[in-house]
Amino acid sequence: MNGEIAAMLGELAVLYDITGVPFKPRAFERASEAIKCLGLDVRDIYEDGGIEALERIPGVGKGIADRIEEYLRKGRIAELMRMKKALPVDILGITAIEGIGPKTLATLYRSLKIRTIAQLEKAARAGKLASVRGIGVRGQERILRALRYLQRSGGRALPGLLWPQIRSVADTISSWPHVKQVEVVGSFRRMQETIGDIDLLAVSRDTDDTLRRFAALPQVRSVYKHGRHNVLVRLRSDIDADLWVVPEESYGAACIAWTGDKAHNIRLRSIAKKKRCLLDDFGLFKGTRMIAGATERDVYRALGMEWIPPELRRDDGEIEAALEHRIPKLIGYEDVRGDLQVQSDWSDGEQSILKLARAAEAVGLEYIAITDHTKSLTIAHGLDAKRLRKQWAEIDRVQKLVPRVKLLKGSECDIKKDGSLDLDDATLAALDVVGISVHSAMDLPLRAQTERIIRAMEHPQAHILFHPTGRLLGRRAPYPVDMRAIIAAAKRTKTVLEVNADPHRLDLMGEHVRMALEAGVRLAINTDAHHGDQFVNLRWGIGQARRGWARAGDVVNTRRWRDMLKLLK
DNA sequence: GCCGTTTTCGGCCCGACTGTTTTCAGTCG
Repeated sequence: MNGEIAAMLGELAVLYDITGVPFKPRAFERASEAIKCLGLDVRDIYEDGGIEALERIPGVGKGIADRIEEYLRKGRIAELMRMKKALPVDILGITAIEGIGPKTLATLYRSLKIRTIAQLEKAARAGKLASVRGIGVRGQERILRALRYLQRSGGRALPGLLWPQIRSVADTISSWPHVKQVEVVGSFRRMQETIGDIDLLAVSRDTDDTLRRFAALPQVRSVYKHGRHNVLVRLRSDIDADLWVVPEESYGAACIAWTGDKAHNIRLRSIAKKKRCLLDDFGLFKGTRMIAGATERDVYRALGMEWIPPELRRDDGEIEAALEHRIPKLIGYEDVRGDLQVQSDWSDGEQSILKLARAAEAVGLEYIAITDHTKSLTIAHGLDAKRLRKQWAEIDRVQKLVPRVKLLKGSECDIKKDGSLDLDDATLAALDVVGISVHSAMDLPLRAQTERIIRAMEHPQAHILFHPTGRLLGRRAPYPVDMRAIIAAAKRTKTVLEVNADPHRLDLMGEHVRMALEAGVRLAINTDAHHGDQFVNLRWGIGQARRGWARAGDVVNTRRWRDMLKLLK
């Protein structure tokens, strides 16, 4: 429901933009973003609290609340239908193409009757866009390039998969002469689930030299733009990378500007303006005098705020918290001591328990739980109680060989369609760590799916709900489930909720993490590793938890293993 | 249309880049 409503408000924003009316587009855009990121379902909010409750959503006032109510009651918004009649096109699809905004969208329809991405592509291939005012031959090429990119990658990449490459580029830049500092900024620094491009920022004593070297990197396939301060390239891995070189005294202000997000920057710049200052990419200025800019901390301090971790920057309460100096100390990237979801080659993992234990030791983990799948998941060669008991003997054997990593006996126990668990109670009771998860019947209706999962959580031996929504980024949507009810059940049954650190999952999502913590529910951050190389993925789960304002104390596996076990029911 | 350390009217971030622009409109982050 939230997705539909956010989409319609987004369409209205574009349509108002075309009419040229000031400020209204931005208001609809803001409301659309707010609803997209909302942890609760708009329909529930409306049914619980009526139109007044809708107006309490940030960015939603009387006008937009009325439109949401209209949609919830009648299934449509008359104003949107009317406006779309005049411009019956795939508004969000076409404006998602890099370089095409509201005005161009309207021009394309009026001059060439282009309604869909497919029609746009056809026209571009036929060379018809070149004659459209404001596009031209080069614009046509740019659009074709953007279309190819969208089709190949869905437009977004997973930061966890790009990390080795991003790090190698950043390390290379920092090794060059003249370069004093390098930072990966943009959505990557904010630990967003997906990123559209890679933004890099550097300080160099020789800008030209640094930019030339960047353009000549072996990872670079083509150079789009070589300007005086930046170079924009397409990497061989099919993602754009943009390097900006800024003066040292502007580094902090540039970091803030390029890290974003947009809404966060807008708030900061308004706050600066209220202090009769100007904040831009180069510094905070009073008249012509720069009063801050070299570091992020300087800029935030000059605005009367404490420094804000990048993961929180989205204008979702962090600015108010920073003004009142009550930003919590978030869980650190080194704070997780153990991993509570690891699959071995006893089910669908790729490595033996011994190899996993050695890999865990190598990355400094204090403990891991071996949590192979159970028998219902035949495709993964899941374990029954008999094989599980054999596995315990193997775990005991390996424990003697790798004494520095505590090996816990666990299971990723299937939740069956009726909410019962895939192992008998006696076996479950003998395990150290029982994770439960859904791998079948993912298309149950919302109510049935929610009840099924809650029934499983009520089992006295069900310690952790693994990957609670089942989504796979870019491949599978979350199954329909009432997260508010799941979170309430987690509190009631003392079930821990997992933040799965697999770059494809990142499940719970940030907003659900925040809801869970507000409800007093504990988290576990696990890699779901099927290979020892994947323990490093903890970083992505920790980033996700930080986006939900998690502190170390909220996460059970920041404890030593004995203390951690005491927190499981 | 939204919102309040300029609080119920009067503001709303800001600069860079691009194209065909001879002074500006559109897009982006």
